[in-house]
Amino acid sequence: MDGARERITTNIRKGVLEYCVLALLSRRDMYGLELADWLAVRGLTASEGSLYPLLARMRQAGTVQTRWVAPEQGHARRYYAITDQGRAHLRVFATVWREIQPHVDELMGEEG
Amino acid sequence: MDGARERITTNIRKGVLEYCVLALLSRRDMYGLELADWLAVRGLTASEGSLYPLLARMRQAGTVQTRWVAPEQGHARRYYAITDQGRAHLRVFATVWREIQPHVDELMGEEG
DNA sequence: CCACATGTCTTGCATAGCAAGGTATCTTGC
DNA sequence: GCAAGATACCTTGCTATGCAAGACATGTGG
Repeated sequence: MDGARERITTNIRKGVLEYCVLALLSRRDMYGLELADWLAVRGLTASEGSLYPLLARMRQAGTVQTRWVAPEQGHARRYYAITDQGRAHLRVFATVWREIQPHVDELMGEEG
Repeated sequence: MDGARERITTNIRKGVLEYCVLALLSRRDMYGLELADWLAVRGLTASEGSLYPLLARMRQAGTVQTRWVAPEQGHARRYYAITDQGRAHLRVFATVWREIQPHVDELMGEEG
């Protein structure tokens, strides 16, 4: 067996990871590892190695903004919040997703 | 407005195009432009510039095989057919898709 | 004070869509 | 015949992005 399954999963994630992050942040602010864990459990990302560079890009693009929070116990954390621009991008993604996903679903529906 | 929508669409396609092709070929053999038209109409690809290199890779990977067909009228066409290996990859994709797609759907369901 | 967990981030690589451009062959109209 | 356009195939070069691996810093517990 080659790494076919990993390659497949990786490529699907390329299209959706950024907008899953935006959707999560539209519910509530979260910090890096918290996002990483939530996403990893659901198979939406593999490690922080993809998430932190993505978050940095998003911050630069202006779809998220951040603040440091120092809890009374434990490590200082950088919390991420979605911006208005981020919400706009998320709406565009949701539209595109609803256009493409049914076609893929239909094609895969005949499988298995 | 930047090219946000195009970037989003392009990245979703990166994950699914190859397996939409396999799913189509599991129905019947098709030739290059025929595949390109079918996929373009449904927003699954933008031009032959992505399809032909993909088909070449797939041929090399052994998930499809090809034969030339010269019709009585018109151009000679290279027809693509799915192989057993292609069918196996398609099944793996369908499984992964069914794992990931519901999570994305749920996250996007709250959008607009 | 040493080991481990928790947090953030970087480096370098491999992959794949696509715009643009190229070539050849077949049909149609004059 | 011959020019123009449709049909069919393919290539080059660019860019974007997930990720393995690793680095670093700080807090916690024995």
